[in-house]
Amino acid sequence: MVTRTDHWLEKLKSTDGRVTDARRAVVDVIVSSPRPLTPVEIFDAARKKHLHLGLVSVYRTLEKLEELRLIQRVHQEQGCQAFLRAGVGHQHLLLCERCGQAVLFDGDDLESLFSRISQQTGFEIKDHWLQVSGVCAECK
Amino acid sequence: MVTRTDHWLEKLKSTDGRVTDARRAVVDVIVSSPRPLTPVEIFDAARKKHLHLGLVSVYRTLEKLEELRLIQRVHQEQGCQAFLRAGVGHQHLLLCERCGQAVLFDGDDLESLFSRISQQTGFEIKDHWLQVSGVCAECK
DNA sequence: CTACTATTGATAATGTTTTTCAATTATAGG
DNA sequence: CCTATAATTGAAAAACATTATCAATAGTAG
Ligand SMILES: [Mn+2]
Ligand SMILES: [Mn+2]
Ligand SMILES: [Zn+2]
Ligand SMILES: [Zn+2]
Repeated sequence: MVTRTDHWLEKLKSTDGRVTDARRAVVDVIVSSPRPLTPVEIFDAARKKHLHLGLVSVYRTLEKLEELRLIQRVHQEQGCQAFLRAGVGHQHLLLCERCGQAVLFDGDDLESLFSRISQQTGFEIKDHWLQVSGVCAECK
Repeated sequence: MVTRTDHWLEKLKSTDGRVTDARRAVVDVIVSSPRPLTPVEIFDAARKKHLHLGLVSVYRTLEKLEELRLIQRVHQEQGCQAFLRAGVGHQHLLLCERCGQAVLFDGDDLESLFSRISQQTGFEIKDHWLQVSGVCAECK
């Protein structure tokens, strides 16, 4: 059975990267987390799998994974240094305010909003960024 | 003529705060900036008005102004430590990718999107966050 | 003018991310 | 399997960003 961890490591390998214990541990932690994690959180969790992992390697792996678009940075009030697996295609993030659980959704249609803003401001709209928060079914 | 700077300083005063040269300088810089600024950028600009301003006072003033909801933190790819005057009521941000100019717009209607997401995920939607970027009329 | 207390800036402390570097290790090719 | 090569590692130091401490200063009410 090919896990998502394996898939990510393959992606790394196919871009001149190597598969190491440090990376395996970091990827494993991110892949199996239902919520965004900070570098230190990832470090603490991954150290249980790879004892003398360095925090530097977490940062370096995050950088690689972000380049490969396998993870995304999550912006929150308390700070913006948390990372989460990336969605496929065009998706946005829905976060539970209580437990932090993240869900990716798609199918937003903002075109009419954008064309109106474009007319009013003279801007040519290139990109957008939407994040929704609330309380998940379990936390309600 | 009552400037926006004066208005902000009055707000500060009315919540047990004092009007000082340091604050006047910081507020002036933010109020007259068309784009989000980082603490250090604010520091550099404000120092021209108040020579021996300390960077600490910039941080402290930012904290106060954020509490009073006169400014908002702006999240961007390159980092999330930039601040901008806050909008009135429910508004969202439109940023120019070239010059950084910020425009606040309102009148987004995301209710139907939210009710659909809510049904699909079981979440109770509480809040959302939308930011749009593009190229402004001058930069086109 | 005075008393009171919020605010200041210098300094130190803390926290986060990046750089440097020599040692180690994954991997391709023989 | 062995070897050469270059990517990766972790320790340590450096760089950067933010926050806490504290004695001196200055805004404000009265
Ligand atoms: Mn979208
Ligand atoms: Mn809205
Ligand atoms: Zn929850
Ligand atoms: Zn522009």
